[in-house]
Amino acid sequence: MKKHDHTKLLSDVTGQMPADEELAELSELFSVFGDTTRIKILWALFESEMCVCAIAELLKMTQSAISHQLKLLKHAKLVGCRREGKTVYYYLADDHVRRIIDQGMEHISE
Amino acid sequence: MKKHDHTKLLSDVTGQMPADEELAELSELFSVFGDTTRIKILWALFESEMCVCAIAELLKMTQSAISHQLKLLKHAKLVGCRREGKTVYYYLADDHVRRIIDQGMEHISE
DNA sequence: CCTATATATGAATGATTGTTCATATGATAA
DNA sequence: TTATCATATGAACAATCATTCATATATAGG
Repeated sequence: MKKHDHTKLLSDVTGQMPADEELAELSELFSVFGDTTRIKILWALFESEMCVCAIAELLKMTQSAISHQLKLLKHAKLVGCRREGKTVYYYLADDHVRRIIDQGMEHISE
Repeated sequence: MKKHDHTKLLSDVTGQMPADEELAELSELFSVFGDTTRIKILWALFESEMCVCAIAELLKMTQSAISHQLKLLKHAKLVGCRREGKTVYYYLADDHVRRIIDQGMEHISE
């Protein structure tokens, strides 16, 4: 008996797929959401902008750990920051963050 | 000079945060989207349900690798499957998958 | 029964990643 | 300047994870 064939299906699907580079960017973005610490940071920023040491205190984690994660979040353009004297305040970059997290919450609460 | 104080802010924010368990579930969900192979599989299933070997052929990866990833996707309830003789067809579980990926795409294309 | 095809799975491995620790930079006040 | 607070960063380590390989299960046909 012949092997399973799906050349027709494959050519259809291939045409619809974005470039590898774009898909890699997309999965990298979701990776940033894929960590409890970062999710907590984002959720905290829903309420208001916060300085690094406040976030560290809130999550009961070291300032260093938070700083490293904020760097990732900033690189992914999910947060922005502004300096005021010694302290640096971080805030949500835009509404996509809320919407993405909302959709995620909808999925797990079923 | 005194140390920076933010007890007021912290109590406000703490009240709004979901339970740790829920946030862990959420980050686990996004972790599943945080891999190029799995994103490609989901995107392929946008078009139509597909059997394991068709997906493997499409992504030019081994059947084993795809099968392992499908297991993760199924566990996260992002895909479902049905058996028809020897072949098993996988399909998107619901519309949240599309919406989450759409929001992600919107964010990176700016 | 035996063979072939399709899929699943456990163990091993190499790569990635989150946190810690030590330290560096930046900013303010005395 | 010196001291202190706030933040950033590089290196190291432990833990997690995606793929491969070998093998097991499942279904169909002869």
